[in-house]
Amino acid sequence: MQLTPNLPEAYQLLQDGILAFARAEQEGMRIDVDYCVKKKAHLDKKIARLDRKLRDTKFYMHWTKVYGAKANPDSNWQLAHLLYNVRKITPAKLTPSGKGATDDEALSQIDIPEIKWILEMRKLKKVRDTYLDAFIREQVGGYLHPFFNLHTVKTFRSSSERINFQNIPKRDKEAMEITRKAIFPKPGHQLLEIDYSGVEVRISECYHHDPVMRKYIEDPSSDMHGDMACQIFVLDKLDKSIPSHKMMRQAAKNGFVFPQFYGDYYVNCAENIACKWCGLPKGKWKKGEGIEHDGGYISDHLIANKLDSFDKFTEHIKKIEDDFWNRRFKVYNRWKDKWWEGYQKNGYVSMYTGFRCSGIMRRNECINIPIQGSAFHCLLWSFIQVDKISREQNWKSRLIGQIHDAMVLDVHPDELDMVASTVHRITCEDLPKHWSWINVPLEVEAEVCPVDCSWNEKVDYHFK
DNA sequence: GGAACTCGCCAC
DNA sequence: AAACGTGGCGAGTTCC
Repeated sequence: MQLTPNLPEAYQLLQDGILAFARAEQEGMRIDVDYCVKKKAHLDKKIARLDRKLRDTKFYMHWTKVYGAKANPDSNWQLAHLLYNVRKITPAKLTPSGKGATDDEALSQIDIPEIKWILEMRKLKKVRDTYLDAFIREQVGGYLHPFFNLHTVKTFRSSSERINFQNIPKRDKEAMEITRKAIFPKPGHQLLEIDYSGVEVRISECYHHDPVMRKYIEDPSSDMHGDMACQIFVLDKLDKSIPSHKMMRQAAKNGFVFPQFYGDYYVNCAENIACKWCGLPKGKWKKGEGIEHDGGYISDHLIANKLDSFDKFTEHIKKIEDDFWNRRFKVYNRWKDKWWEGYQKNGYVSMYTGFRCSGIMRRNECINIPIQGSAFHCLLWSFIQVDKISREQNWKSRLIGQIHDAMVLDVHPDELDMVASTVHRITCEDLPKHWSWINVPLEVEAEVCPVDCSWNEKVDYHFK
């Protein structure tokens, strides 16, 4: 079961990778410092307004009565004490150390207007302090030079710091706009981002060789997340033009399929899907609850299909989990058991890319490490080749960053199509030739910003 | 006054 | 049998 580690090859990959990353770091990315300063001042005002509004309430008067001059709306410790000890509210969830949680999920369930303002302030402060502040602090002559590390992660993925280029907001529209409007290409250039689609899922197939997974990867008319959405929400077929169906597919993907691949189990998945994605409560369900669906509500649909309570839904997800691993992906499931056995016997796991990981691991870790690592190494190898060619051929375009399965380039407009097709060839053709263990097709998607426009202006790029 | 910790939150 | 994988970073708090 175990692969043979190839440490010289692994070493060489890191060695070449570090040098390619160093060149991207040196290149840097342009940043609009004036914009950051202005936007920061704007956020300061917004936050100050919320802060004044909060301090002017009975809720906060009470806070100062308890804490005096030390009262601080940023202190979650104080907030937890006030809510869960003084006011005796039952916390909706606990932190890992067993105290009442004060995160977004827990606080959203408390019906006090001041709490909503605190959450709003948190969001604005996150953008201001973690991103805009860091952009201003770390820039040199209007350029950011984020570092990309290859020595910090136990799966042999990369990390990034000063600034962390790998966690700039993308899901929250407002946060995305504010932060990405600061990042620009060099004058006259444009930003191009090319990412591998579903690369971890594809690379996982190289380890477990599950035929059903293989079909999902190879057959463009198949849709794993859509199939799971139908099973979870008891639908005959998915119609992507219906908004609630689109949400259901998202819920299946992010609330079931991915968590299951990372080693989560049905209890968490059921709660996630029912409460977070559908807006349904924990107990018995009534008609007219949760998000809208089919002219009515999601609870109407689920009740009509005999799922009339959270507990019944959890049992339903349990059956789906059982079906997922023991019927649909049974070969993958057997591989997980064998892989875990192999680790327990040998004390290490190896990757196709030559790396050996040893040390104490939990089951999920030991299974996820080789997949996460070698999926990243696909990007790393491609990054190294693109860097090499860009220098050999004297491109005006350069690599400037990387986000696990995506590379970001600063491109001269005259070279856009040439660069994109070169990257396409390297990522999808050269790589599988270089590593013969890649027995699945690889695909990339690209997005490009207009000339002199910020990273917020990305539009789909179609390969010529 | 700094190190180490917890908590929360951003990304893949 | 066990129960979500990998990071960085800011603010608050605690410890020395």
